[in-house]
Amino acid sequence: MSELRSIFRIIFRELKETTNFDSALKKVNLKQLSESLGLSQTTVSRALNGYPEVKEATRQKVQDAARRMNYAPNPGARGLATGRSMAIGHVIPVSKQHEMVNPIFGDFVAGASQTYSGRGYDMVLTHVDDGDEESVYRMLASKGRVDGIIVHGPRNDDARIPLLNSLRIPFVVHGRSSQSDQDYSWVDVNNQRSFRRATEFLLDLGHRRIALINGLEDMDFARRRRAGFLSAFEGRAVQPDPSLMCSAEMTEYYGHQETVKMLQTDNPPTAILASSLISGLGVRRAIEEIGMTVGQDVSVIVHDDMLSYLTEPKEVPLFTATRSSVRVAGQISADLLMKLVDNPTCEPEHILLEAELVVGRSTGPAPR
Amino acid sequence: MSELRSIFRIIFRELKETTNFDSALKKVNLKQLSESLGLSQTTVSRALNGYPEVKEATRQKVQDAARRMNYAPNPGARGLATGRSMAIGHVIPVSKQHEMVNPIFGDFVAGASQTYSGRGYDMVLTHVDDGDEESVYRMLASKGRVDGIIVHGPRNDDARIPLLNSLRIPFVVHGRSSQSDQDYSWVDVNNQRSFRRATEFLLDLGHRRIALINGLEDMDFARRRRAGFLSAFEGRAVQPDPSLMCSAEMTEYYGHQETVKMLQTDNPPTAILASSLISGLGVRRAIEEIGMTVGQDVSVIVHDDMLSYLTEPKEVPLFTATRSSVRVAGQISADLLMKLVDNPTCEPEHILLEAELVVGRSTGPAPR
DNA sequence: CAGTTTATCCAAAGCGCTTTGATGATGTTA
DNA sequence: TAACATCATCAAAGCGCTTTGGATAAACTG
Repeated sequence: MSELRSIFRIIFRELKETTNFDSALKKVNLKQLSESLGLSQTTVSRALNGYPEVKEATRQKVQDAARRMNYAPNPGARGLATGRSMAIGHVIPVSKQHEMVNPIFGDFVAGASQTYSGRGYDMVLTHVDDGDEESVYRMLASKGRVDGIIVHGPRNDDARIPLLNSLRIPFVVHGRSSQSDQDYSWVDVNNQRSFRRATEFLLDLGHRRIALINGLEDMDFARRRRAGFLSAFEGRAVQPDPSLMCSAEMTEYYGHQETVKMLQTDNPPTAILASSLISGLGVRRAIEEIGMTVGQDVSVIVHDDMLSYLTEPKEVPLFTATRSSVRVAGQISADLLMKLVDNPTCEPEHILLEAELVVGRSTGPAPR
Repeated sequence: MSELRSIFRIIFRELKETTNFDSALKKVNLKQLSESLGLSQTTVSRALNGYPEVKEATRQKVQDAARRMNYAPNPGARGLATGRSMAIGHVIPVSKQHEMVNPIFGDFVAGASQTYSGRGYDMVLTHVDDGDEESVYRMLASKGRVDGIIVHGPRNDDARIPLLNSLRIPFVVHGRSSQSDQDYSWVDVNNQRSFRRATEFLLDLGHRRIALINGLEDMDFARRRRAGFLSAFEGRAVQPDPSLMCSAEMTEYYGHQETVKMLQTDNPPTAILASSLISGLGVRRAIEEIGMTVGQDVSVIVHDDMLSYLTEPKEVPLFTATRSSVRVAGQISADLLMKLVDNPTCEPEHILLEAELVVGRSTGPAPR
């Protein structure tokens, strides 16, 4: 009896699979599709790709059949024929020393992805160790895998830029590489200005001992932030204290560690500028651990990339912050790259996004 | 004089570019390479792909020339000829309602990427809105774009699983989909057991009012965690309080919000279990804000995915945590998928990773 | 009605690679 | 020396698509 039932089950399952087989699995190619329609491959291809030289009625018939038979062109073959792969490469460097994955990355990519999917592009992701970058870029650029590249995490005088320029493949850098003598397209936040403004804001509140807990300064953005920080002091003719400037990985833990160090000195800072919301969380923890109050005893400003899982309430955020959505940056970078891909002769373009200075509850007048 | 110098500069630059042109830009295909060697395409292809029927001396010559002339096979063409794309698709769902990018994602992908690059595979990333999943998967599966797929963020009874099964394409799910009647390969953390253990640990410490600040429970992992949580109570014949269980997005902000709510009631929890380190940070903030001490007045356990930018010190971590590296999970998932791709007939495999319970400073005996 | 467009459709070439089935060249055996 | 493996190489077919350069029929012109 139970045997019978299990036999039924098997039959049922097979039935189901057969059904699925017809409706979903069966993969047709252009040739089969066109034969089934009694048309040539040419006509079918044109009908599907919106060319004008095919009768509207025919186009309808073709499109219906394509949907019904589950036709989807093979991207490889199409790429071969058109010379375009309809894919964009994102290459993110993974440094062996501190093997941290940039938290920025997820949101940036989500933004870019949105642009791509609207245009029918795919995203090809490659992580690459510091050393073997060249080969990876070559591989990608080898006309065929991708039509364009987005460069993540540029460092000072980054070797990838001349390389990509010489490979003649469209690319957009997210961020900038300081002293590169070559021109290239980039999308960046105005790190210098936003940190200058943030610092000025603190100076205006009467703070003089302001600390900078920066990201690692072999990254370009970190340098610029420091430059902005320093230029604010210079503008006010105030001397910054070098012992209040450090650069560490932007983790909660290091933010905490550096803050503790600084607050335990004889002459602690009254304000701290942190290069990320994450390290800012560590800064706050350290302050509170010591029994001080954020925004009262110590003011804190962070840079907020608006990572989606670190949302701040709209009305009165916890942190006063220089704010700029990295997700939007991803979208914009992708848009720019698409433009370059469509029109490879056009000149490199530079997009400088301004960060807002959003005042939250973590800043107040300097204690006296 | 300065004019002369600038002319020299221009000449020099052009020279440099010309050199680059030869060494980097010039893209050769198999035909050109083989002609320059006086060999047939067949032989060259075989030499490069390690086939035995070519003389070792010839192979050397070919390999040298390939390197020198900067030859790299066109992946599209190769894919056409071999029927394999040497690419793996990662599809991550983006829900329109709460458009949060899963922070897990960056690290998971970094782990997987490591596996791929060792095997010569690329990673094709697609973000897809909840609705149009089917078409995206079909597109990808359309033999050609990718050889296999990794499914992220499975929900309860996820429709993607029967779909992919019927498409007959190898895939691995990161996580599980509860009541799916189909078999499929997955890699998951033993969420149930780890949350059961964590809860038992708290019960052992004398806690009775234990809160669970879970992730959104349309995600499978969140359900399992709750099940583990409840089973620990059941095992000890203790009644859990439903008002102490909530499920929210796993952000710092929501962790804080929920904790504040709970601590302000008449009968607050003495311990809190948080589904992520990020929401755990919010939990801690709330506790300290109220003037209580973590690990003393309120114990906290979090689940720690070991995200690289949320590292905890090795010796005595801040948080007692159920710990399991999502990066390693990425690597393992990719390994499994590679195996399935190489051998499509093999049965679905299930890998259940155990999380360690690491004791840190955030837990202590229940206050009395 | 011949001549010329115009509207539809098609055959075949070609994108760059792998792979099958042959072809010489070389060495081995009877 | 004929017969036969063995080794190293090659020509050509084919993967699935786009696109060029017709071809055919219908419509329009004068």
